[in-house]
Amino acid sequence: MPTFPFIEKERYIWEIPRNYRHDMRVPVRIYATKQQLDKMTQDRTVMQGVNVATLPGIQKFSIILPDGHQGYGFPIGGVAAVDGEEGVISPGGVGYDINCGVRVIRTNLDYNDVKPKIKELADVLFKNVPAGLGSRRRDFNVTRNELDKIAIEGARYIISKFGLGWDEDIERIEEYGAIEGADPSYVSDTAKRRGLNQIGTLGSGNHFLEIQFVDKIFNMEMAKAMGITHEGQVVIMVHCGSRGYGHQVCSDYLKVMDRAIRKYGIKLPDRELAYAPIKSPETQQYLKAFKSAVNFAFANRQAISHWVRQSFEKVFKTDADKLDMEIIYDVAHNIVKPEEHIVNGKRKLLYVHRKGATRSLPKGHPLLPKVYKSIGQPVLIPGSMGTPSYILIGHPKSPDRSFASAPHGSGRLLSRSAAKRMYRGEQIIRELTQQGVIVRADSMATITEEVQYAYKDSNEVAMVAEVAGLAYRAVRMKPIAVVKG
DNA sequence: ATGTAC
Repeated sequence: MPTFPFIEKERYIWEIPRNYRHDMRVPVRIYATKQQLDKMTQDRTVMQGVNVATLPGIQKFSIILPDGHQGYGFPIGGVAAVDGEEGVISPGGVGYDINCGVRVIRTNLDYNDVKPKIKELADVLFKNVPAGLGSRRRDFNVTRNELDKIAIEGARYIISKFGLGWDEDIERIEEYGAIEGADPSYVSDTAKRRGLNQIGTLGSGNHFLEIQFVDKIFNMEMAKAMGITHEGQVVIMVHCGSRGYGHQVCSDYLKVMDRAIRKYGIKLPDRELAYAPIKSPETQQYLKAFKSAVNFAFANRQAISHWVRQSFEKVFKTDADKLDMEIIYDVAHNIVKPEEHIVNGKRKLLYVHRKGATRSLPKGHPLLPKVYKSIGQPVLIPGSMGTPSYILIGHPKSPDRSFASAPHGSGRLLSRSAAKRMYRGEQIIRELTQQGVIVRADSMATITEEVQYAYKDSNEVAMVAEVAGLAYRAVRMKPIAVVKG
């Protein structure tokens, strides 16, 4: 393993200077405890951060967040902002699961209301929201035309055309449920075919649907702004992305980028880091297809929310609005988008890659919806499989420290294959049941791959985010029931 | 992450 010349700038803030390697354009900055940092040096995470620092047009530093681990080309838990004119876009800087993200829906139910019905609720949710690799909906397929509308109008179309949700949901979704500039004519037929019956499905891997209760409130003012009033309050967390549609878009355009690097004679430190200039036709086409997948994912989480509300209505024999089932927020974890940031005292248009990272806007930011203007943006961090999840709130220092970004999860500790070797699914489910967590899963293999011990401690990740000035801890939740793919 | 693969 290479050793890196880390400089400790402040508590939990480390830098590798730009002169570490001749091709770096900016330093690498890592927000982590010493222990988290050591782990990142033991695989390719830090080296991938160094590679990202070579991207043409990259601004300030290549960032790795405390949940950082190695990914395709870029680290997961990585942020890279590039100049909006002279920069480059890399599909690897977003990842295969375009707009993988998280949504939290609140309820006015208490732990004690839900506990007696938890098995029924888990069964109904497992039935109403298809989970697993290749999962499809039988009761809800869209036409090609509708799919293209979904690509352009995202969650808004799911509500306006199919009535799957409430009008006020839109305000509580990043990009108001649809990013501008999508053009599905740049999405392949294969991607579309794969997407036709996957709206409203959960998928596999680390994706999940959980019933959680609020286990700790760190900041009551922030909690109240989100409609969280007391410990024990029940919320629902949905973690999923753009399914086969987005996956196909990524693989299609990785091939396009491979050709582009030859065409433009680009030298890469790692082939997986393939990119093309923002102004190139290749990038412009990728962005139009990518945005279609972003909107597909917003639509997917919107549709799932509808079937979640319907499941609660069935079990509690009450309307979802009487249960106060409002969305708290919906955030993207894998995305690249234009944003204005201050660099060297000047306001600049940048494209910010967030790969396994959450936007983290501080209070007063113009992009915030009215409900969160005075508090800051909710940053949703999933735990899963028995471990706590968090809601953080954007910190005033985050624009300067991380282009307004915060962690997205706990970060892997063990590879999928290592976890499979070390654990057995039945044993994991038994342990969780003993802890009071009900599990409904499509596949035992996924349970072992996603075992809680395969992930870093989310408490440490959230703590670092707060101390390093990325996001404040507001609320912590623990699961009561987990639906897995 | 994903119909585990040019």
